[in-house]
Amino acid sequence: MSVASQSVGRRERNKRAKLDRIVAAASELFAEHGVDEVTTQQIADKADIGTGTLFLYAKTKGELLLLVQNAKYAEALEQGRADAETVPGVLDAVLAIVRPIVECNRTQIDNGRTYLREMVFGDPEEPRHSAALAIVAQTEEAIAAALRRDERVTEGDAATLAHIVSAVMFLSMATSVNIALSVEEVVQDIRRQVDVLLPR
Amino acid sequence: MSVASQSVGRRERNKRAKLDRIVAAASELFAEHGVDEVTTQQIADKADIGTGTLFLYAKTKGELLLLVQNAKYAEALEQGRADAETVPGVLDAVLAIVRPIVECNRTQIDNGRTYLREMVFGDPEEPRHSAALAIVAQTEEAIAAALRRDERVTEGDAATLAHIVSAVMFLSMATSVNIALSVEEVVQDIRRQVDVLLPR
DNA sequence: CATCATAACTGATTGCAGTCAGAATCTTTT
DNA sequence: AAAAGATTCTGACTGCAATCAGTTATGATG
Repeated sequence: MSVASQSVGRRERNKRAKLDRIVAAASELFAEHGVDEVTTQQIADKADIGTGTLFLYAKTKGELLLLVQNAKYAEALEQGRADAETVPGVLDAVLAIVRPIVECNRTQIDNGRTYLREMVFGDPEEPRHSAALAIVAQTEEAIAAALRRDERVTEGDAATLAHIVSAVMFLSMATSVNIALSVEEVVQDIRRQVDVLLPR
Repeated sequence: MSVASQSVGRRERNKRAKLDRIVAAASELFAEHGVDEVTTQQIADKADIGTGTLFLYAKTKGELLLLVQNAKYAEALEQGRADAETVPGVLDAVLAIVRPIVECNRTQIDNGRTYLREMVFGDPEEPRHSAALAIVAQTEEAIAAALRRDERVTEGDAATLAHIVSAVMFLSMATSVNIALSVEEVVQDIRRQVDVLLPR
């Protein structure tokens, strides 16, 4: 292999290019039509690959959604982490982390809810699923950090409380009861609950 | 119509009989093989009805599971409500309500998790879905009642706290991370969280 | 009882996610 | 540079949930 041309073989480069096309195709189609209205066939066609090839890159359609959304959620988390720094109160800091995630999740409500569904009920063996759970873990870590500002919250309780906040977030975003709620209303719903949770 | 024979027409009786056969068939097959391993065709065959007929009684396979499981969950709740009466401490009373539900849910873990999935992500228009949510509401009411024994818990907070406990329960039972956990371990996981939740 | 109207039933069919046996492409070896 | 070996690709195919146009059973009416 020529050192001048490329350090990785054609195979690797082809795979990479295909994955990029798949992500781009799925991303666009999901965003425009919603995950339920898009067929895997359409994605394969748009990415210019065979039907079967798609499933070499994502074992299920759900995995494909995780693949597309994980990056966006990670970004929302980063935003929230930054926002939380600039906010004084504990409750407000927690909500500063929560808000961008809710916003991201509700950009397209069907996709957002399906993403949450895959997260909890998807195949834990799959790498994109683990990646999603890793983001959740990071989110809880960020929330725990915010909670520790309150000196009444002990070291150990912070992690548990953060996990509870995470559960509350999940259900407020996921439940069909809240389908009609706006981003702000979902955030308020979460705020109301976190408020009761915090030491008084 | 002869008053002596029956107060409801043959139609109603036939429908009732069919629904009974469907529930019996689905119940047995789900319990034995798990919801994912059973086809709607098998259920229709066992209930001795046409393929299409099944979907007149339950719009989706998920609805069929709700139909079968709702009754069992209502029973578990009743059990827990009774148990909670006989237990002194607040935390223990809450867990007395939680335990039978977890037991019921884990009788067949795949079915239990799928049931939870349908509950949160299923079609809210469907009657069996509403029925499931009604049981959840009753569960939260029972938990709220237990929480109110603690005089530090205000009237309004009780309902919110109960809702949070419900969210914690849901995720502990549903998440793939906890798949390998026994009933007792799931209950302990919930206990640990509720403990942090209660006023200290 | 015969006729009509309506509700309930049915299985052949559809649409889609996901599979798999063989073809194509890339890499290594001689 | 040819052959052998390994990996990746592909679209025809499978299996299943769900549908729907046509059929049958029930109840109402004269």
